Amino acid sequence: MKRKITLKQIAKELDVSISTVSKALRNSVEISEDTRQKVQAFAKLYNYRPNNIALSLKNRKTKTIGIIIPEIVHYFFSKVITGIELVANKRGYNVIVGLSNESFDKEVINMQMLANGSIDGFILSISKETLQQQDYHHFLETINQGMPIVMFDRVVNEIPCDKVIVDDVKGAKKAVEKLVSSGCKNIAIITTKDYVSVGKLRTQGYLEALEDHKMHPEASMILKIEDKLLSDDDLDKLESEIEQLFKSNKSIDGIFAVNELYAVTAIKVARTLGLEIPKSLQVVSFTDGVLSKHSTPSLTTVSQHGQEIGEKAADLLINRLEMDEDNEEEEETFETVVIETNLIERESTK
Amino acid sequence: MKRKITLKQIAKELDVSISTVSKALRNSVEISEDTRQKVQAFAKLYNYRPNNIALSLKNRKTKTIGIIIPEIVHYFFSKVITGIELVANKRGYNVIVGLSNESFDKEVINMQMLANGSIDGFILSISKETLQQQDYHHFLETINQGMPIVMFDRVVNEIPCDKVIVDDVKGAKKAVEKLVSSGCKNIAIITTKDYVSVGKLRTQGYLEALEDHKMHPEASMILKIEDKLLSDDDLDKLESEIEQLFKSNKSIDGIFAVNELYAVTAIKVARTLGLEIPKSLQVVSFTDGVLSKHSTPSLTTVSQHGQEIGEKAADLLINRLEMDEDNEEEEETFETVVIETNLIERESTK
DNA sequence: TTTCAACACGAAAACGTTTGCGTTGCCCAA
DNA sequence: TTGGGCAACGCAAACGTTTTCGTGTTGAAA
Repeated sequence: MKRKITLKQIAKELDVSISTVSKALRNSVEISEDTRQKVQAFAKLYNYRPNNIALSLKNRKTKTIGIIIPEIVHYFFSKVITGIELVANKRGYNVIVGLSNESFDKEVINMQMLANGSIDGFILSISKETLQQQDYHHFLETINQGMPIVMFDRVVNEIPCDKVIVDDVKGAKKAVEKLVSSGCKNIAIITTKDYVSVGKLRTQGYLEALEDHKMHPEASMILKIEDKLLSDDDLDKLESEIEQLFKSNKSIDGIFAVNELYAVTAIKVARTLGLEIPKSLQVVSFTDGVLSKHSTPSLTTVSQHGQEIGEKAADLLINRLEMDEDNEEEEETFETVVIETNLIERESTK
Repeated sequence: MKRKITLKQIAKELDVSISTVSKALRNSVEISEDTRQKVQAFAKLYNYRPNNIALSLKNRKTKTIGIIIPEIVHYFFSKVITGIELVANKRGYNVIVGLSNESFDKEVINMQMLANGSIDGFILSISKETLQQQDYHHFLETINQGMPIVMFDRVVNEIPCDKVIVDDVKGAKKAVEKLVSSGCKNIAIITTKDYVSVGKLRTQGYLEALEDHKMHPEASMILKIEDKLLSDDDLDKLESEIEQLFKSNKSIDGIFAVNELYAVTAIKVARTLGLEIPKSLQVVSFTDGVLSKHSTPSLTTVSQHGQEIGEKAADLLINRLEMDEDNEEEEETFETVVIETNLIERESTK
């Protein structure tokens, strides 16, 4: 077992100084053609690669970006990571991930673990607990220490950073309008409690769409789910709440669900109640994930383009990291990029 | 914007030496109670945290582990990551991920990016292309450089490292036996080409189970899919191949699919051909993912316990990392841990 | 023969830590 | 008065790089 070789060892073997080796490898003109050849050959033979940690220390930048997301077993988030990793790698960066598990404490801990030099900047989506507590000091502190953050999907305005979001309101309107134009007269929504920013916005889009069409939203048609992490118990609860929704509103002929799981669960429940999809009930969901594509019937959904969001977020972050080098102190101005959603029509609507 | 504070700055402010500060913070007895208090107060005030990179360089260990997986938008792999991250964090490690995208080149590049000091060890699952080419030099080289690897799920025997796998043969047998005991007489398998190690093993389990029950496997009942990354075109191809399978074997009453997607696609195709699930066709799949749980009918599946695999892999790796410290040169002996699968019965079987 | 540039290379600092050891200053015993 | 010992602290090396600034040697011009 040969340990990784260092400049020092090469220098010793070849009886030159460390600096000579370093320069030779970087093709400095200071070094004679002869020694350059010799050093490079030797380095190649022993498969020399500069130690990343040493470089990070010297350059005061690690070329890695930290991702903090609530969970990873989740189509949208993993798509985003794919996008981040794609452009990060292309631009010479690595990606280190931390999971908050929707917990405030884990979010804070994770950020502290990474903010001590391990990374150059963050890309993150806020945990539900943090959104609920509205405690954002950890974000503000890391920004204050000169470490840029890019937020995506679940964002809050009061934090000075770049953001990448989808237009949830508009996307929800598209969904509801599809239902309207397909003949639905009584459209219900299955959404989350309001502290989840995207849930709130999608609810808002639902309401706006209804009003645009002179349809009056009724409180009883709005089902707000308290969704923590989905355990099996929660699933049962979800089903019974949805069943309640159908039973107390017999006239429902359209459902807008803010995520796939709510949609397939609604379909499942509806079927046990004798409703046919899409004949007597049409369904549109948010997030074009694996369930939408492959369940039966396949779901008409609003696609969020998670990968694109990730790519954009990474580009924004890296741009800012590499801009800082040049003009350190131009006044900072932050960008909020909106990724367009689009409706993908499948079998759950007419 | 205040940059992160360092020992040097604290030392300067307090007019002591760097070493005094360092020792004071670590509660060394060399330092008087007085200065200790003073330094610690100051450090707390300015929220001092030791720079991770500097520590990594000094200690020659980074306390981060590298994960290389084929893709992340994948229930099983993301479950594994969850498990890894869980125990890694608990034991003070970070996790940095690279995606090979099932490509040999990206796998190699990614490993090189990380093997230069950024991490202490790898946890990985081999890409399909690598399995196909059977070129494992990059694994052997990093192991030779003293960097331990733990492989999971897709492994090859010839590499000296710890491994965490499920018993694919046994799991497949469980699946097929369930079909047999539920009355299936003609069981087909939808699997991958043989170079995918887990596909091959599951096929083997299928064959063994049939033989155990004196049922004679026919070549026409074995559909081996060439599965690259799933694009929409591939999905069409998959459907038509499955349709072909049904049409040329009218007697099929049971399907064992080596992954969820094959299973739901088979069900979809079967339905268009007028088959009822589970009445006239029963289906069992591998991987207990989101499709199995939430599609209709829900799928009877063999659960792989991805999170457990991840947890075990992380424990193995960290154990080895921290063992190395003590007894550097005991002869190395590697472990292969088998995580038990279990069959989860749902609606797609009787 | 002297001088000076070009050439080829080495020394050392710096990035931020930790730690073994040397160095003070002081007190007390001999 | 001397010396020993202890308490409290600083120096410097080390981790592996890169880079600035010397420094020595050569050859050629004056």
